[in-house]
Amino acid sequence: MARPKSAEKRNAILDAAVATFAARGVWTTPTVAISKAAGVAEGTLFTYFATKEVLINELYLVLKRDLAEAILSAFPQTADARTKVRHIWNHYVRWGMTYPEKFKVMAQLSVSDQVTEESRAAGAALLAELEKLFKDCIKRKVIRNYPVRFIGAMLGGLAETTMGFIPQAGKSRTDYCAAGFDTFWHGIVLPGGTSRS
Amino acid sequence: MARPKSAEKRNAILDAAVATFAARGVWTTPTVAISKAAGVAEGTLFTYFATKEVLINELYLVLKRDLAEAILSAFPQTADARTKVRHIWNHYVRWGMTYPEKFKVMAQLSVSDQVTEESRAAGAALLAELEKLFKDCIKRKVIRNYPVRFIGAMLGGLAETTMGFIPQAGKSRTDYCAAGFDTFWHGIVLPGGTSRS
Amino acid sequence: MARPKSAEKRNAILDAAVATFAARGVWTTPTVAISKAAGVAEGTLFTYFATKEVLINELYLVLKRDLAEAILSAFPQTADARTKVRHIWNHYVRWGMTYPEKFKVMAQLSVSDQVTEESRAAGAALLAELEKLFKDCIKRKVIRNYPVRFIGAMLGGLAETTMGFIPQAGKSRTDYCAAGFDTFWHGIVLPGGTSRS
Amino acid sequence: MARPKSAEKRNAILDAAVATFAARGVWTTPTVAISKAAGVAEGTLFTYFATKEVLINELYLVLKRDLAEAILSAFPQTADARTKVRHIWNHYVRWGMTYPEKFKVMAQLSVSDQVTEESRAAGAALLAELEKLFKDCIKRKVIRNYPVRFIGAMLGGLAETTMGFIPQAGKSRTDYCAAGFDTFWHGIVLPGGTSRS
DNA sequence: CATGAATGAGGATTCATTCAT
DNA sequence: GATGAATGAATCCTCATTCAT
Repeated sequence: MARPKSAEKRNAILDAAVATFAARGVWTTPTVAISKAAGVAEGTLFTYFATKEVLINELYLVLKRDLAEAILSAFPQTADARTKVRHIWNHYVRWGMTYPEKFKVMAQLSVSDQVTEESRAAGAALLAELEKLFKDCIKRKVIRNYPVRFIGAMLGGLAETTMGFIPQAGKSRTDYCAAGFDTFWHGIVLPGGTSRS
Repeated sequence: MARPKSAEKRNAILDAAVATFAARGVWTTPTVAISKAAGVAEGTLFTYFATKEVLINELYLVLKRDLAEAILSAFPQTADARTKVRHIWNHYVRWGMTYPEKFKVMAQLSVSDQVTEESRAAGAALLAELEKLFKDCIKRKVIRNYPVRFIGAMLGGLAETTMGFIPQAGKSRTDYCAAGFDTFWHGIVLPGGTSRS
Repeated sequence: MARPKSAEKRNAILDAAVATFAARGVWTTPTVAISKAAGVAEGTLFTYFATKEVLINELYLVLKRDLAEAILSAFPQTADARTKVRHIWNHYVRWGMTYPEKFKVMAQLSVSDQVTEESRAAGAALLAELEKLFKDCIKRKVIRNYPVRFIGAMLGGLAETTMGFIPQAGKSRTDYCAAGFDTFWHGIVLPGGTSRS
Repeated sequence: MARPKSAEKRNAILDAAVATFAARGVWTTPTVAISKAAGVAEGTLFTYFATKEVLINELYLVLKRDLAEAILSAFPQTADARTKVRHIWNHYVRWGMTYPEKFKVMAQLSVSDQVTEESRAAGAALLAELEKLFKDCIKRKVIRNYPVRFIGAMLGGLAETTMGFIPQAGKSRTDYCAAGFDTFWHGIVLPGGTSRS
């Protein structure tokens, strides 16, 4: 089968896309900048991704998958609810801080019209585990009874806000990660529930 | 000759920019689409805004100003803290629902590299009033002692998440506006404060 | 109305298209070669012709019109049938010999898939006069009763064949123009008709 | 190693070239479309034909050979002149109607700059037999004394015009094949010759 | 020899901006 | 100042050809 398409090269392109998109903005980065950063020829990019739009959608999913993995890995299945949610939160924030470029690109892609509904749905599906967690919490009256997708979105929104502040944390000595989580947790927890603050 | 004659034309361009940016995406909209939508000639746009980047930054500020006005108008100066914050929240969400195009464009501009730090700072300044409110709440031990800018950002993040859900509210019968606010308020309020839930 | 679109520039582009198409082939000529030859900027070509395909179709019509004019100008309305047909023939051949580039380009466009049926129909309409002539000849029993469009096409085909030989005429001393016409005329004339050979 | 192994594969490529060229136009068909249609790999095409240009020239010759074979097969060596010419004519037209794709491709190749003089000369040589026939006719005063190559070209031109009309024959009930031949024959025959109309 | 991934020059078209009218 | 034609760099993508497997 001649030279098989190399996953390595495909990843190089995706990685390069993250780097260049973060540096120059998703919409102002030409495909040639990506291929150059990936160390492949201009045309090679198109043997792996038919169009720039396809690349963008695939990248969106790759990032979502990366994030989902980060959040759900080492998940403390047996811990109490608050610990579980805190685990999610911590890994979310840590992911954003560890990969600020991925985080920045995700933010741009999230509001982009180029990311199709299909891609968004596929991305959301990756966080089904998270929604299961909230569903369970609701059933056990630990947190308020809101649609789990809404709760997940609020967690995401707050976490992203939080990540935006952490780089400047030095100035104010605030532990933004903890503050953000507390806000979220107090926001959704039911008074008299099993969890401590 | 800082400002050319027709403020009317200038506004037409800004309005057209909102409409076309919302419809086609900020980065995929050519200037000619804006000028056409505004009913002016291609070149005219550039007598009001030296470059596309200038237009984008001005638009960002115009939207921020619009939002600030919406939030702070009819502000209940004498009400209790919770009522005041709720007023902010309600008007924020209402603004987003009333002008979904403005909201969408704001979301894209917020993550854009084209919007300068200067513009962002100027935009933030418009919400100084809001920060004053939170500062006062903190002093009076109504809410937790977090940096006021962080609190404001969390409000913004949650409100935006909320707005994203309202259009689908029909399905779940959830009052997302109330749910979002409650989450925020419980998140920041100090137990034993003056405010009721 | 600012700078109005100049017919002069439009013609320069069409002329340049003929020259470059003839020199390099219709399909192997990049648009930039045309614009350069026309002395206009790359983009200017596209303000006059939306796409290369449009340019090609317009060029086809311009050439057809040019040919029709050449053929029908100074048409001897009162002459006998043979003289009239000979006039057509002579001017057809002369056109091809005077503008070998136009002739060559026409030949390529005629077999091209890019020239739409619409363009072809419009081109054919220009030669309606010619068909009227043949119709009249038929009615007056001067020539054989074939569909006039077929007769016209045969004239065209033979004339083109003839033009292809004229450049080499020096070698054989043959008067190809006369030989071609005689072949055509003997081919269609009815024996015993009014016309001499 | 002038010729690679599989003549079968070589033919598959040539056949595929005819089909795709006819469908999409010689100049707008990429080589990959041909190889795909031929059921071979992209690169394989280039082991049989060094470049696209070579393929085109070889194809030109193959088609000419095919046509020559069609015309000259079953040639009535002992018949009278008119019958012989009619045989040529009939088989020419029949070939074009039987293989419209080949016909269409030939038409495009004939006006192409990519087909070299060498190829054209080689193609013309295949019709030497035809020219011998005309030479003989001239010697025997059956037809007019024009250069035989010119006569052959006129036959070709008229036959091609004729083929263009046959598909629409239904409408006019004209027997274009006969009409075309008659025009040609009357065009070249000498009055008082041995042949009947 | 067959395969199809890799290459990168080239091509049609777009678009922010300038400038003649 | 308003207009919109003119500009040409920049962009996405194609495609003939090469070459590793």
